Amino acid sequence: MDSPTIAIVARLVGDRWSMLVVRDVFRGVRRFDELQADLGVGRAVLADRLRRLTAAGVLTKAPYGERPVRYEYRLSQMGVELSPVLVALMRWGDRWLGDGEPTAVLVHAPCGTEFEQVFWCEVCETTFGPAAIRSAGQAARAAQASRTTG
Amino acid sequence: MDSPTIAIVARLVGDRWSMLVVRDVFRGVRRFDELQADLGVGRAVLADRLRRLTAAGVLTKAPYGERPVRYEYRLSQMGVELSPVLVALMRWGDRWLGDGEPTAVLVHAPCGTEFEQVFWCEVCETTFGPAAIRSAGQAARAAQASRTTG
DNA sequence: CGATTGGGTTCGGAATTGGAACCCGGGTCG
DNA sequence: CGACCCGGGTTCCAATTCCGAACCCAATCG
Repeated sequence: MDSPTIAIVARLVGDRWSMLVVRDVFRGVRRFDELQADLGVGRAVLADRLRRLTAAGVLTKAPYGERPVRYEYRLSQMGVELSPVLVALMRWGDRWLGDGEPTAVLVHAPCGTEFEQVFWCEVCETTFGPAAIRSAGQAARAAQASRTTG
Repeated sequence: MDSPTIAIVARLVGDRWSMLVVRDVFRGVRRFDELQADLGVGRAVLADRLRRLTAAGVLTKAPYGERPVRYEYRLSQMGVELSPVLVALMRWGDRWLGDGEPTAVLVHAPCGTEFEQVFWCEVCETTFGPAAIRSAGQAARAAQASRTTG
């Protein structure tokens, strides 16, 4: 095993709800009840996920309102940087499992147009897709030839 | 939930193992026992995940060997296109949960250099990060609030 | 005062997980 | 020809985790 990292990730977001919670917060759904209603998850599970994601540093719990102090959840920097994962997941889902309408329309803030998610090679100054990826470790290995079904 | 898409995705990848299985296959670990040893997952669970991923069309089961017909799992086109998700997940994990050494070094096949995963705006002809993302819905969120709940 | 809202906790049953053992069709060794 | 491995699973069980429903609490509204 190269590193436990992705396994930790799997532990963190590898359950039915964590990713959805993060996505919702990303979309602006920040309050417990909103989340609960939107996701349809049990309150106990939601509370647990929020706790875990907060403890892990993905979310932050911020008070809002005065007298009855209420809390809302926001993405930390760490959480914001999960967005490539979310975007990739949404795109993939829309492409392969979609019912036609996309899950969410995301745009480039400055200009308001939809954007793409790509791999970018600085040396070649070009964008490219999954097909042009190679694992550096695999390089020597003759194969790589039949990474796809072929 | 705006569309069932992401929920299906969550079902598919929202568990501890599916993603890891896909990652391993992506890395070239294709055989049942290899996967089992590498992941440390229970055989029953692994068998189930492979079955599900295959049924979902992410993996394909290909025979290899002659006399004792054995099978190996490969990524279908659909599976290959999950790579942005995997890459994003690895990058994020390496950055935020990493123990220093990256999970895997991925390079741009034609030139062999490491690449980045970015968002690309065709209009602006620029790459950008998570901070510049906006949900198209967010701006008009109040207006569409009733639509999304209904 | 009683109802309502936000934000949870508790509880018991259902589903998943993980580990170990077992099965099965082919080899291969001796 | 029998004993023993190997890949690729399945079965069984205990332990964990999940989930829905019900309950709790503090504050605010009417």
